[in-house]
Amino acid sequence: MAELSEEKKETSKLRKSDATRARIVEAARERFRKEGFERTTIRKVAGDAGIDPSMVMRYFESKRGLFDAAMTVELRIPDLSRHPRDKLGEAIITHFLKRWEEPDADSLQLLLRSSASNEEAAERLRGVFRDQIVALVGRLRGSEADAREVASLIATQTVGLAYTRYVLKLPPLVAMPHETIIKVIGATIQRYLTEPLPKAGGQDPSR
Amino acid sequence: MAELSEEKKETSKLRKSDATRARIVEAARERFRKEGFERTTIRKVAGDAGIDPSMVMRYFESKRGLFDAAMTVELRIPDLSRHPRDKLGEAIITHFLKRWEEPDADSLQLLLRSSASNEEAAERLRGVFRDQIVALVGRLRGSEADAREVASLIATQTVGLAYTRYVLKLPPLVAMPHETIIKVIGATIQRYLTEPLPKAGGQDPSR
DNA sequence: AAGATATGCCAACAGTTGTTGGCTTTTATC
DNA sequence: GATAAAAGCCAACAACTGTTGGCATATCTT
Repeated sequence: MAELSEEKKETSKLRKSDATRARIVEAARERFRKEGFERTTIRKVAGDAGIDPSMVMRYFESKRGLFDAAMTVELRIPDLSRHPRDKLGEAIITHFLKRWEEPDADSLQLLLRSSASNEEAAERLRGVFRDQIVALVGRLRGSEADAREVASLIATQTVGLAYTRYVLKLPPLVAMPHETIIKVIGATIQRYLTEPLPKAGGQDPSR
Repeated sequence: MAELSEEKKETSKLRKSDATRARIVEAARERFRKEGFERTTIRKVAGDAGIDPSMVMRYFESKRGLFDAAMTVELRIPDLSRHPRDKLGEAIITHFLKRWEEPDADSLQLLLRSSASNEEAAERLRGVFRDQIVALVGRLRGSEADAREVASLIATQTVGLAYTRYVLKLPPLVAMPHETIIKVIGATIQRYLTEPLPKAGGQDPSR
């Protein structure tokens, strides 16, 4: 007879419910992305996933818990340490376009859209900036000095491109070929990355 | 005895209710901006304006009608025809910062935030781009050629700055002095405005 | 096979929402 | 002052929401 084997709990077996759980998260991500937090209802998500609304509650505790589970973002920034230093801007925008047009860019859209009206989402997006973009800039410049400022300038340009092209869908931008975007905006990123920051604090700059 | 005078209808008298109407719109704008469309309730707006919820319905017909009335945006772009042509980028960003930090920048914030999850707001923002930014670029460049493309590139940078600094409130950007922003981002706008667009369509640019 | 545990559905509660109709009070018109 | 219209409030409806408890089935453990 086998004796008690409680230590096996840690080994993560593939539970049957994991599939359902994944189905719910996927359905939730799509709903949240397309319709926002408030207009997404647990009943609709449950319907999409083909199960009962009460199951969503059991798995994720609350609507907010489901939202948290749906928002997980990885920029998947590649290793750029061997790239020619004068082509980093283009490389970053190239990766950016690729990442945003992958089939699973849903989570990026979800986070960006939600951050406009949901403080929790905004905080998470600030976390992505802090942990992934600032870190990248520090690596590329080989120094922590001004990394936050330079990274935030790069963020204005990349977030702006994401918003206008993928959220707002401004027609001229949607139609603009990768080649043009990479050249023009790549040059901007390159400049932010390598040009020294003008130090503020001279005489009154206005007039 | 005075006879029937129906033709006076056209002269717009100052009705007493206009004040109330204005108070409602103002309250609605603030609520919509801070809490978004769904989380804003007619009862709360009416409470802020100090009247009964049913009055809101009588004045604006529906919640969507109230939302429409609250969203009205004027960029108030000044006349730049006499500015030195090599300082237009800085001038645009200078005006941009001033406009976004005015007390009545509420409507800008409202429109930008709402456009993330509300298709009607997004369409209105695209209208602002079409009617005000493209027009500005056409004027400054003295030609309609490429105006839409150039304007859309400028939009990526300005919308991005607005979003990261005023919506997302990325700390390094919030702390960044006007002087620095004007110099660094002004140079980008200047470049988009004056540099010729690279024409796409050469050999395959990837690899 | 028996028991326990996980997975599922059904039905309902309690609160909030946009919206409406009817009633009173103020204001304007004759 | 009488009359009509405008401006206001109150109370309620009907729909929808997140959430919960109870009960059935399936799956795993022993």
